[in-house]
Amino acid sequence: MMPDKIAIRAREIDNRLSQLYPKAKTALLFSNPLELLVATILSAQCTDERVNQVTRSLFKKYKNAADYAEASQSELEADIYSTGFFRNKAKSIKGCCDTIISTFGGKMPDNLDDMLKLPGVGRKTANLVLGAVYGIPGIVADTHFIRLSQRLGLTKNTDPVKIEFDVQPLIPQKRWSPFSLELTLHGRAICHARKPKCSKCVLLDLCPFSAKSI
DNA sequence: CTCCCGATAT
DNA sequence: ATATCAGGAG
Repeated sequence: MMPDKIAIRAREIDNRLSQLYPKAKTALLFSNPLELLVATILSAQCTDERVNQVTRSLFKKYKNAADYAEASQSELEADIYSTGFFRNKAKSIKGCCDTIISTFGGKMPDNLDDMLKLPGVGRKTANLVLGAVYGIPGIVADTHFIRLSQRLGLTKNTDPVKIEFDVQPLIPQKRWSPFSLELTLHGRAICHARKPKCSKCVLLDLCPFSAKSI
């Protein structure tokens, strides 16, 4: 398929999904940039619902970077236990807060390069936080985005960074963040990893994958 | 590539 | 029993 055809299809996909999920916003609950960073770290291989359940009490206990930095590793592990990967996540959160304090003077980094210096923060987490808090455009290549962009024929790559760069030229920069969330929401609601509901999908006629799965 | 890892759906 | 959930590091 010609690249320009893909771009036209990508725009149509964005148009339809933006109608289906109007004013889509992240389901993660937060009231400041640090809280969103923590919630996003916790969301790895875990549902947003469970993350919110954990952060509701977590954010009452830990108000700033120093609170996490000064907490013991084992106590923080216990506080986030049910999100899974609790040792890695506790270490990442504490490491982020250490770096925020020592390297960034207690302020949250507000650009991609600085955000990626935080331990446990990769491009997916960084782009999500930057987009939601600072309005900085970025493709959030999470597990849903990767699966749907592959099924929809927007990329043939499997590497998240390559997928990010494959999709960028297909969508206006202003739409990168909303488009990412649309694919994620559609992945949760319809285009499941295991048993996609192709018959209920508004993208049916645009999707190469649907032809094979019906 | 493997490992980290609990909760839930199938 | 097994796959999957807004991943990242070694």
